[in-house]
Amino acid sequence: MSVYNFTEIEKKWQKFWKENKTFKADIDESKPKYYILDMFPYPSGAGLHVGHPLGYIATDIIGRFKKLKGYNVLHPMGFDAFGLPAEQYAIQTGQHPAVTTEENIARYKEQLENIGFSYDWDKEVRTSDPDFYKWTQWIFKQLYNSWYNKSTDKAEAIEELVAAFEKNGNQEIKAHCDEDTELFTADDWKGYSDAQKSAILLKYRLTYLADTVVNWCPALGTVLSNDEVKDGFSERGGHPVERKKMPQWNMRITAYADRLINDLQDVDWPDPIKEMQKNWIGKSKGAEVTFQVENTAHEITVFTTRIDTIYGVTFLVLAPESELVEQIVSEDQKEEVTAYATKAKNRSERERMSDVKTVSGAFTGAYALNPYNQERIPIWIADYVLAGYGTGAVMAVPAGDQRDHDFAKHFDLPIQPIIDGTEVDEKADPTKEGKMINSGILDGLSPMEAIDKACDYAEENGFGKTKVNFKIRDAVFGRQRYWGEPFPVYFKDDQPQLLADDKLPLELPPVDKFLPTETGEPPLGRAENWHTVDGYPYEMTTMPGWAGSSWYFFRYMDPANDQEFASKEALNYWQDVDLYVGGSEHATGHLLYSRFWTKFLYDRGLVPVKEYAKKLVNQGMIQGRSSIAYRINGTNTYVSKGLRKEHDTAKIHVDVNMVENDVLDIESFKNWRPDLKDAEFILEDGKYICGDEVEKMSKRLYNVVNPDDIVAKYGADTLRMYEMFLGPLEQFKPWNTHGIDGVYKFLRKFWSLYFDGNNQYLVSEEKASPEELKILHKAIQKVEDDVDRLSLNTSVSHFMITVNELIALKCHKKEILEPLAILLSPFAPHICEEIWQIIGNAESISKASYPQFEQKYVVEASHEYPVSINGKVRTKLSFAIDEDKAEIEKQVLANEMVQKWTEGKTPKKVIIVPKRIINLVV
RNA sequence: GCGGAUGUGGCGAAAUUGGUAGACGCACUAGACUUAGGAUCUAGCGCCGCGAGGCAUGGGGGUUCGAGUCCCUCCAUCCGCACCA
Repeated sequence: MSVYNFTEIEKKWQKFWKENKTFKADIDESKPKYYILDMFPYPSGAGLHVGHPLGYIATDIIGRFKKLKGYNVLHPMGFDAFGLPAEQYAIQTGQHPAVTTEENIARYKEQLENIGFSYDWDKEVRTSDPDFYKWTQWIFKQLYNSWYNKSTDKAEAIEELVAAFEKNGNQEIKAHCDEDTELFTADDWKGYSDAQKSAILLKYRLTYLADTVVNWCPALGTVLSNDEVKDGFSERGGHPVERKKMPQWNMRITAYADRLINDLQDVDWPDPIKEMQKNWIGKSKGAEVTFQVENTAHEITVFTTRIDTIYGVTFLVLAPESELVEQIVSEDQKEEVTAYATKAKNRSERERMSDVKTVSGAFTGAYALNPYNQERIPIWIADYVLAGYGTGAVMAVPAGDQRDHDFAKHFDLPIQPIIDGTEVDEKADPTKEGKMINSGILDGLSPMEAIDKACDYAEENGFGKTKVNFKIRDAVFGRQRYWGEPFPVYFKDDQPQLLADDKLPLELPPVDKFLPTETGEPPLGRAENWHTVDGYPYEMTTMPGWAGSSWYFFRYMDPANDQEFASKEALNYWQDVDLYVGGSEHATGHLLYSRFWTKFLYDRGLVPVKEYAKKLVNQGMIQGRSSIAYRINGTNTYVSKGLRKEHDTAKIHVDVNMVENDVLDIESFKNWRPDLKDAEFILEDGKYICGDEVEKMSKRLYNVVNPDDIVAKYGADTLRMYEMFLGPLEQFKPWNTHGIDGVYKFLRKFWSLYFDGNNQYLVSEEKASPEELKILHKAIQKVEDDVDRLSLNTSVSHFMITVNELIALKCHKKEILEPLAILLSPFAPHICEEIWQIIGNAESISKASYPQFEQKYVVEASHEYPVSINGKVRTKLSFAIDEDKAEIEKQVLANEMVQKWTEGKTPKKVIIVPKRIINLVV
């Protein structure tokens, strides 16, 4: 076996690529562009694990392929460097997050370089770099200075709105703005104070301050996500958490709801992602109906998609946090209602959502009148109604909605059947089938007809209207944290003011601690000079993690530019991402926000595209495969997997690096921790066999596999090919090193086509045989096809088949092996570069041109058709390529074999599926 | 509860439009070569059965000459979530 010294080869070529800037991607109008992008990583302290490079390797292969095919490829990498873990670490250690982030990035880069990616590192971006976040702040300013004009259906400059106000007030303006915006005339506007004007404009701006309900933890002095709240207490520390309204920066993403749905048809994204985004935006057509509260001036407006069921309403339900509750509650119910509301307010939305089994609520003692029939219906509060959705009030129809039904059953409220022939005592009937009964003016109609009639009736009588409702809410954009982009905002007379462009970037100030202040202000409240020169206070919250990631793909086009976020020239050349690879967990987060920002930038003429990524592929996560040892309870004795059933054991995670093929290295285990020094073992067949569990790859579970170790042992080319060989890119799969030998063996075999056991060059100039050419061209065709479909695992398999076939033929001919090296180079670039050079080529293989396959070597002169008799395939027959069905049928029936199988009977039916099969039914 | 996905040998998997299920690789078995290697080569390898043959793509049903693939239904696992009226 020949010597394939991967370490030496890989070092050499990585150095070559770096020094020669082989993958520099600059504007080149003579070539078509191809922009391929990975979701950039958050540089965590744990370093890169083998799961991270999966998508990166796939994009690297595609990128190198495109380069061979003559495209100008932009394949950049950067870091999503703001985030909570660095801040938590800073809180614990006092180390500035910038320092730890810097160290982590250095480590990530080193690890990435080991794998031989074709990145243009000159294009690197980091969201936490002031040169980068200067532009995040700048885009924030543009959002602030924009409003959404519904008449033109796009974002426009706020100055235009002000001009319109001065001319005509806001009467004629159709804008996406706060619901409570009042009408005013031009004269009104001119009479307002600056602060009043400022407050009104805030209701129109695409980013604005609004009171938002958050999970506030007074003890930690911070806002928690739903995740971090368990039963009304913080997950860390167990401190009480309350739902509290705080002024927060929001993004008016709702203005774009329709366009975000509609434009999905223009992008080649996976259907599940499109589906998730559509559901998240949640457009629904329905009606708003206003109920009068009995004996008061109060009204309750509800939104419903099933206005046809209006006569089945037997109670109304308000969200417990609704302001109306206090105003309508009767004296004798006050205590109960307040107690319930307090309890409900302190549950996170997530908890309220998952807890469907417990029916809870309280009667307010008040009644409303159904505007259709003046029926008196009780008003309840319940935590299954959310304040943030729709109007925060629901009309309950137990006959038509299961949740309302459960509620009615539990509190013994009436259930009024409204569709003929349905049985609603036990279960609601949510279908829209049948004829309406007990429904006044709607009787006898189908539900669909009833919806129209009920809407018309409500509109005529002024107590309701049709309405399109969206589930999506404006996105909260502020965080009470340190390690994020500061807002370019200060406050004058309590009204936000923007910092001038020449003051950007507004850099994060030093602070003594990364915790909130004693008075509950965010960490930036600790900064000494966190005021403008005039003494006005700066905004103290920072932007969320998704701020930088919402536009970073444009920055890669021109990352060093300090005049613009990217030059017009670069934006026009690179346009958009041709292929974006990343996890589906970002479906309703990053992937939606970045579409929103792109549309905004497009509206304001700042980018030339409406969508930033033509095609998206979701790579599956590589999970960890944890190794488990079984400790017998109460002892320090560990029992092998096969024998564990005989004992009462506890599962202990052991470091996967001490385990090979499930066999535990007992010595390393004993030295792992002091308490294991005296561990005893019950073995099977003299070995300790570990169990395994598929879990997230994480430091905590000791199942992290570092790609560096794999590279050291097998080489980067093997790692790259093995990660692809592991299975389809989109699939979730556990990391398992078991099969890597097969890929390693393949690369050694590949090497042995070119060199003998003493590394003597074997390749000859001899002319290739048709058989050899066929093998090569089949491989070119197959690999090209697979790469197009991103089915990289099957192309690796095909390389293996190809090499095996060439070895069987003892083929060492340049005519075959040179194109083969080009073909393989995107997958295993180092080994192919080396071969390419030894074959006698001066430049990098990335400058080679991609071999074309020739049809004549691949396609057969005739097709072989399997012939089946009564569904069972019995034989194969060859026919000419020219497929005349009648001709084929004649030939089939005349065939000796067929006659034998059908025992001479004439088939009742002959089915010919072109290119597939001929089926006879006897 | 809602939304999304997945389910094929001992294992990772393949099967591109419905057409001979299990390519390729791992593991395993047997053999060859061997101044023993975690090397290389050759053969075997879904399950049951001596065999002919039968059974097999999570379970059940359906469409079809023909289903891993399409439809219905149930089960299991994973991911996301803002109970979406």
